[in-house]
Amino acid sequence: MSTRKLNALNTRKKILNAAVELISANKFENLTVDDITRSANVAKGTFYTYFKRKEDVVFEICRPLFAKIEQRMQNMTDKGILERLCFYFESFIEEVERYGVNMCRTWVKEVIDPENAPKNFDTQKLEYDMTMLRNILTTAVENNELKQDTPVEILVNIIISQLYGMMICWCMSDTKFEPKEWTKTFGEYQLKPLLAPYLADI
Amino acid sequence: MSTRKLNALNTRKKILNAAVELISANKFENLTVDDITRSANVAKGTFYTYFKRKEDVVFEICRPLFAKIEQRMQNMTDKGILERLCFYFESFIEEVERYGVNMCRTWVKEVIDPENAPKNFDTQKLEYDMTMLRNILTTAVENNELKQDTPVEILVNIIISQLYGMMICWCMSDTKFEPKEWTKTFGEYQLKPLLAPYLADI
Amino acid sequence: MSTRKLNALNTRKKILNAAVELISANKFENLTVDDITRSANVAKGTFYTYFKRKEDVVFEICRPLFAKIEQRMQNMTDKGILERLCFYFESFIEEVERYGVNMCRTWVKEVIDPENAPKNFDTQKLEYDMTMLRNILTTAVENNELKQDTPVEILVNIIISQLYGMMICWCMSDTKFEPKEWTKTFGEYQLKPLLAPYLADI
Amino acid sequence: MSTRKLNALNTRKKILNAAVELISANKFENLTVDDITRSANVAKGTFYTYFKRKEDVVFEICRPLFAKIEQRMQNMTDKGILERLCFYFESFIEEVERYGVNMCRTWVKEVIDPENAPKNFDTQKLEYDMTMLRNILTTAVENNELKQDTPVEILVNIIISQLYGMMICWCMSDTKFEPKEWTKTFGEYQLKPLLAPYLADI
DNA sequence: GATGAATGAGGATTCATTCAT
DNA sequence: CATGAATGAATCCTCATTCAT
Repeated sequence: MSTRKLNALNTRKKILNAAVELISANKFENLTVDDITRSANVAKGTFYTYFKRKEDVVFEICRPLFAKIEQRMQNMTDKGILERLCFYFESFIEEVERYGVNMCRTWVKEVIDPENAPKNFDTQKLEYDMTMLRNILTTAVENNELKQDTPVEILVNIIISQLYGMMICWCMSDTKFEPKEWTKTFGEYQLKPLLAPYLADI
Repeated sequence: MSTRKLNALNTRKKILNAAVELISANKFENLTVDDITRSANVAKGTFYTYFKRKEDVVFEICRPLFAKIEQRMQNMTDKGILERLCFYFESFIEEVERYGVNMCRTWVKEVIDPENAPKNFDTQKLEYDMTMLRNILTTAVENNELKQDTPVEILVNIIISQLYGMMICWCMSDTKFEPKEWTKTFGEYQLKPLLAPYLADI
Repeated sequence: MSTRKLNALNTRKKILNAAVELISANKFENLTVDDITRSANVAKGTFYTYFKRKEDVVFEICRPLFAKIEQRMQNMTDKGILERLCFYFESFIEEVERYGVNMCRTWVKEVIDPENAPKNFDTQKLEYDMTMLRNILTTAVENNELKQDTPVEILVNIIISQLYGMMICWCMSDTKFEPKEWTKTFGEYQLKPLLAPYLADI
Repeated sequence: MSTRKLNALNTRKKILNAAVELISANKFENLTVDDITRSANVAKGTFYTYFKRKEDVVFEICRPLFAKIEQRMQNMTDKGILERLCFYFESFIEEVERYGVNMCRTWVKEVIDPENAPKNFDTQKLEYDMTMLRNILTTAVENNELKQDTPVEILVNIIISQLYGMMICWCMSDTKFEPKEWTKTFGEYQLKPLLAPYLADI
């Protein structure tokens, strides 16, 4: 890779890092491009060399984070359905917590804005996550881990809203609600009884 | 009540109604005080006779809505715990849906902003809702509807994040995710297995 | 006087007192009619029963204060010119200090604004004060206390700018510059040498 | 210096010039940022590229003006104390008059506002000017131009309030009180008798 | 690619003042 | 006289984005 290309990549990373730092630290409502570039030690205009709109930076920060979850799921093909779902849940929460509650808030704010939709694919995150869950469950049905009459769509709905619900509860409280603690009980109290009727008898 | 007082009340209502209409109709990000007052047919300054900050209007719209749920719960004391929880869930969703998805988005945006916290009590909504749920469950334990070893706190967490999760899924999709439809299956598929282990034997 | 008239006078006084208190306490830039009426426990509109413009209140507060100086001078006709001038100076400063430095600041701000001129006579305060000083000196010349060739106009200028200058220095510092302390040395160090050449030989 | 930097400097100057012009011309109370930028032919936001707050522009206008006085004093080291003080006084008044009475009013308004204090050093102008005067007098004492027992602090107070007093008298009258005329007599009638007792015998 | 000066739309909020009750 | 709801002008300042260098 050329030096120029490498420099460019580095500049991009500096901006992204600065944004992460600022958002994590404290800025929720009023993070400006100026804040970011000043903190990244680059000129204001440089931001627009790498990002079309100010908002995109949040998605760029979160993209690799979500990609990691998918990757991790690859290594779980040999595990049981319950374990796989728990792992998905835990991975998700772990990644969401990585950058702190303010990043989560910022992301939520972007993601619920329908105006953002046409401009970037992340607003289809919900659908994407649902598809992922659906795949896990469908595969389990096909493998006869779950019964043929498993109400996949309904279970997807339940699990996905549980997942997103925890994020919101976290955003709304940031002290009372500890997602990490939460997930520990999820499998036992929520997932097990939910799937119990559909687990194939062995 | 004097005519003046009545007029004042009416003006306030006009502003609130205009805001509801505008938010419901389309405005998510960029609803301005100007829009509201123009639509309400009052002077711009009049807005500030009734509301301290632009943001307060959302909370004022939602306050009676949330109050209604509490009221409704009073009439359910003779019903079983499962029924009561379902009813709470349905009431909640029904009220949230009343003003449409954009109101829900606006509310979420306010409620996740920690800066809003000190200024109004609605940001403790989460805690308030959890307390309500906790009461319902605790009463059931005391009534021996639920076993003594029911993990109340965990169930509260599960149910509350389910509730809020549905709101977010709705905000993120507004076509795919129909909360009303959703709630119909909630009792059967989610709540029943969740509580099953703790229902007292009769 | 009728009860009504008395009540009215009382209301007026309440407003004036509230304004004095607020200005003295802290408000310099942003004292509003609302602040005043709320503090005076009357309705906002009541303010305008007694004062045409918000600004007038400062002048109304200061008017009696300045009137007192004139009155006091009446009792000094038997004193020598140096003593009379010192007394004038001291009275002036004493009154100016009565309501504190913020009142002084407020008054200065009004008084240097030429837009205020046509609306009220206090902006001719400078001319009025100069006339007063001129009278004191002219009388002294007529009495042969001062020589016939005393440059009255020049002395008036010197003394009046000294007087106003101290007010400004006070406004600009409010800790370093203590007008009261100041006046003690005024007679000895400033006034005596200034008049010395013109004092009639006896 | 790069063309860009030069352009920027020019833009700043355009804004400053426009402000001077508008203030000098007529605006006292209601000069807006809009007025300034429109008159300077730049966008409104450009103002804030160069000045943090609207108020700062007055101080920026006056800064070089006050700096000049200090510079000029350097060339007076060989003159006598009376002459030096007269020169200081005249320079001061000359600079103050340069931009007209409305600039002086605007400056006074800023300078007496204690809220402005923390934000910029000009509000310590009084102290700064007093230090300057004190230096002039102290040097004279050290040079044996003035007697050892000269009450320096008192003289500083007298002279500085004279100086500022003239500014206020000017602001309050703008026709009656001509600072320039005034200063001509200052040395003869005010300063000479004031210092006379302390001039060292030669 | 990087810069940073210039843009200007955009929106919240304040408050003196009026006037019908 | 007292009230206080209604007014709406008045203005500040922010900030994402562009573009010439």
